[in-house]
Amino acid sequence: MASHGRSWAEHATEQLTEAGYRRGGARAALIDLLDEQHCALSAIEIQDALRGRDGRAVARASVYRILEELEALRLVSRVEVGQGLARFEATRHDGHHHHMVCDHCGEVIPFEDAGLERSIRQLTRNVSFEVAEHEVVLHGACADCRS
Amino acid sequence: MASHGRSWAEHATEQLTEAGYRRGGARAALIDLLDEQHCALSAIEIQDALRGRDGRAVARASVYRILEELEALRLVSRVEVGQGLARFEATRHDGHHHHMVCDHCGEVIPFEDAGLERSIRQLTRNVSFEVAEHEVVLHGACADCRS
DNA sequence: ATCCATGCAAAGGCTTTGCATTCAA
DNA sequence: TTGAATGCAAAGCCTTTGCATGGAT
Repeated sequence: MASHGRSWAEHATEQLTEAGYRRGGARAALIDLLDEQHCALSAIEIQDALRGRDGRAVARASVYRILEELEALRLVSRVEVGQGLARFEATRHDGHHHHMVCDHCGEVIPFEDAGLERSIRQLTRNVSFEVAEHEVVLHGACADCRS
Repeated sequence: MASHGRSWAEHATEQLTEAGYRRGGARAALIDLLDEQHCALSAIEIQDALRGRDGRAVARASVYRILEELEALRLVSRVEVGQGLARFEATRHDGHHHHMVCDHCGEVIPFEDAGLERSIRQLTRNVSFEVAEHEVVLHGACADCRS
């Protein structure tokens, strides 16, 4: 997922430094993990992934605290797809996407659509509300479950 | 909110009967309450509203159970706007809308946009996913908080 | 040496579950 | 009379908070 020139992880680390945060092993590991993902993970999935990765066990509270910091800097986006838990993913300028949630198996599938973005951008200009972020969630049945 | 001919409440009650449910005071009160709303309420707001309304105290568990039944019959839509709680509203064909959430004061404001609906309807046809419902949430600052 | 970053455990808040009671059919 | 609808209380789960420890500067 790290691509051209500066990866999201590098960018995030830089932003954190500028914002006055010190370095930390847990945060660095979490950032690297998010940088490799192509879709949103829940806090628990993040904790499990980090434990399985390099044995770096990160406390649950730390996961939430770090995600909170990253979200405040707009480096991470919180995705609410229901199911009673929050998901998080790296905020990228390219590859901006939304999510489809299978109400049967719970799978979360990313998708992008230019027309949709256009509509949102346009309506955003006509509301007495300062829109900072938007989120679209499609509920239904995935290809596997509908058959 | 009850309008032309059959109100949502009447429709919902009928559907429940057809589905084999018996009548119940708590459910009837909850349905009447939802029928009067113009935007989504949380379970706790529903419970409080019912208590303040006609003294009809409905147990928290019953609120969730009834909402679950109504959602299963697609009579109620669950709205996830973050903040760690779910909101519910009557599913209506007219007046279909989405929500803007003020991240400062927490207010939830409904809005509708034909262009947006069109985009969603269209993209819905091009995915290998059976879309049953969609939800759009705009995050940002409301008119009061941005000033 | 300072003070943030992190871990651990306890507390919180929303939601669900189990069981007894009430009420519709 | 039978079984669903409801209330109450306890349990569950995700998330947040408090405090002590470890680590970066």
